[in-house]
Amino acid sequence: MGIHGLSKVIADNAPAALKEVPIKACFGRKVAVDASMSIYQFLIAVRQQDGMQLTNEAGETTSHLMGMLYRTIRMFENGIKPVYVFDGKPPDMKSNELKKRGVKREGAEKAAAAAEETGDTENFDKFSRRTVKVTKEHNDDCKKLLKLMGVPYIEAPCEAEAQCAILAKSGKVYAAGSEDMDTLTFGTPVLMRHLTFSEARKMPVVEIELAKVLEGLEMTMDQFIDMCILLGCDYCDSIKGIGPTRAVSLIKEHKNIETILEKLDSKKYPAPEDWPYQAARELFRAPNVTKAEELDVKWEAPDEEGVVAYLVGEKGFNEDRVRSAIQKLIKTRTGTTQGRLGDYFKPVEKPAGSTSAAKRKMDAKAASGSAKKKGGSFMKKK
DNA sequence: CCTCTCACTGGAGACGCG
DNA sequence: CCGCGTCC
DNA sequence: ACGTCCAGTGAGAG
Repeated sequence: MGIHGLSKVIADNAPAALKEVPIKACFGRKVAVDASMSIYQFLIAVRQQDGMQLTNEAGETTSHLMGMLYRTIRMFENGIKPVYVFDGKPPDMKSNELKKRGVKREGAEKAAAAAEETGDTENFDKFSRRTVKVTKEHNDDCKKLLKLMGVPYIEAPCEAEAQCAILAKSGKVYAAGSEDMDTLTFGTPVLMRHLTFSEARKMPVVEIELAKVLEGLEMTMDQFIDMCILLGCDYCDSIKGIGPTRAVSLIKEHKNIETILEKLDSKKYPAPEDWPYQAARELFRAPNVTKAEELDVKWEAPDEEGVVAYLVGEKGFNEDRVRSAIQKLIKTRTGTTQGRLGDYFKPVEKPAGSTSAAKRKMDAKAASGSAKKKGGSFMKKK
């Protein structure tokens, strides 16, 4: 669930931290991506008309492999080298949150089963998407595919987002590529959003720079973490009646949650009972991660025959499609390491030249520029 | 009237053809 | 440049 | 053996 409302807080209070980056300027960048989150999205989205996932003849789901294969290749075509990070064991503090989600999913499972029985495809589709769960098999399938593709992956001991942040902090990758704002709370210096579908949807990549977030909010990192806890994180409740506006001003005035609890009118804004905000804070400050020095992150040549044997032989993919996909990977991969290594740390944003690609980018940018900037409204979710 | 919170909802991938 | 069906 | 996250809506409190 990330940090509740953080993206709006940043947009309102630290706009300078946000930068729209043409996808071209991302060429050569290495990025850490939360694998489980990607798989989850594929399992939800990659379906056929009847709401069923794609499967091979044996009935094994293939939606996640399809998504992983093509999205990864698309990133490579743009010169972006992903390293996938898999979740480990969730922290104990998350168990309350997880229990809530489990109960919800059970309800959805029942509703989906009922809809299936009565032949209500619309409702079956709707509810079955809410029953999606990434299993060990899904993860293992994707690890096998990535290995064959020559794309590195890491198994995090705990939260993938925290591991992504460490990789970026250490310089092993340029940024964490995620939609999940708590990657910033875990301390990634740069967060890249809308990375995966920027080309397909003409949505610009947005970079969020942590240093500028802190500058704009006039907070230290510790104050920022406390603010995130007040906004609402996965690890503990927040104070009822304190939303984005009050969270920002309370931290600015009192600097930390301890002082806020002293000064705040506890009749009006009672803190949750047995509120483990200090433990949550500790999870953000010092998360359980593997040290970056111990990790080996290398992109290798894809094993075309291996990929074909797996996807075509075992999973029923179309051979021509798989081979041409791998060819794209091989072509862009060698192109990347040969020519472009030089400009890989310069994020320069420039007006762009005269290529058709550049022109398309500018059009997309202009369109999105007029459609957005609408900062007044209030948005809420659950 | 304005500001804010909360609850509920829907939609979400990538490709290629016409 | 789209809308929409197909991928497995 | 878990797991989203945004954006739009409306109701209600202060």
